[in-house]
Amino acid sequence: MAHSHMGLTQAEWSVMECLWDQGPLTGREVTRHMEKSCGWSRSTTLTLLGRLEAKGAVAGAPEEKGPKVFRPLLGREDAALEETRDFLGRVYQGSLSLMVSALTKKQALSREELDELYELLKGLEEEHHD
Amino acid sequence: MAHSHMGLTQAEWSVMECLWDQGPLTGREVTRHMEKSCGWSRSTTLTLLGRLEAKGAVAGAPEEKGPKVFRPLLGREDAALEETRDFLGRVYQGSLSLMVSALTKKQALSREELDELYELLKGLEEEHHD
DNA sequence: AGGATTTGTTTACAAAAGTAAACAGAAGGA
DNA sequence: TCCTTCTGTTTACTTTTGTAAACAAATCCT
Repeated sequence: MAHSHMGLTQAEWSVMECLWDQGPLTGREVTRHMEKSCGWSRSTTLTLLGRLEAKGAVAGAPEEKGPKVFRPLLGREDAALEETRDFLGRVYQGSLSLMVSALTKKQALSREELDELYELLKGLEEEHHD
Repeated sequence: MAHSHMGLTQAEWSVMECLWDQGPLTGREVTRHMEKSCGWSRSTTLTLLGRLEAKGAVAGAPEEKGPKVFRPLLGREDAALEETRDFLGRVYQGSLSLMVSALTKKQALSREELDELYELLKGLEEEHHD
């Protein structure tokens, strides 16, 4: 895929977030959403959409008769993965287990969160040995 | 503790990293290290140290007879924790298991990494039910 | 058609971050 | 002591991010 490695800024994440879970939207719809959720002005939202378009993270194409519709080109998973790699590398020498053990050491995980994770892992282990 | 919530920038992380694992260092030593590892000029390093001092993330105190010595005030663990909260919130709605499942879905974790994590979790579960 | 509304693009500007030169004071050596 | 070398502080300049006003083109109502 072409759009590897385009770090999204926080503000850009918000916009992507919106596009990711509300599907393709017109500028006005994104604007309305951002206004609600972040108090942004129309201009701000449109600027961000522009920057994302420039990066190739979203595509804005006009429909036949009607305003431009924006849709994400970069998938949430890909974006998340990239961000995650970056984060793990910077903060935990790239090691997920190091991260988890640091969190538990700091009691920064609830019992539920831990159990959930445990179940998840257990599932994966089984799946592996079948 | 006093120094909650001071987001470190990437460049600042590099400097902290150096101080965290090389213990207290003089400006010159940090400079030399940064020069090696990142190609920074003396000025750059010193500027960063200054900013970190301003934030209260490091303390620079002159020894009796001799140059200033810088030591971290903010602990690596605290910094990591904060960064982690921020990251998880932004990218995975705050959910660690969501992160892990996303990673596995993308096969972004090696068998070893997974096993290691599983063992870790298993240990924690047992510890809990004793 | 003519004015009001909506849409899309350009331009602007402040704050944060990255990078470093300049300069001033302390220290060492000849 | 005078000059050179450090050390520490100020100042500066660029890019990136956040935020938005201005302006221009398209559209819609009456």
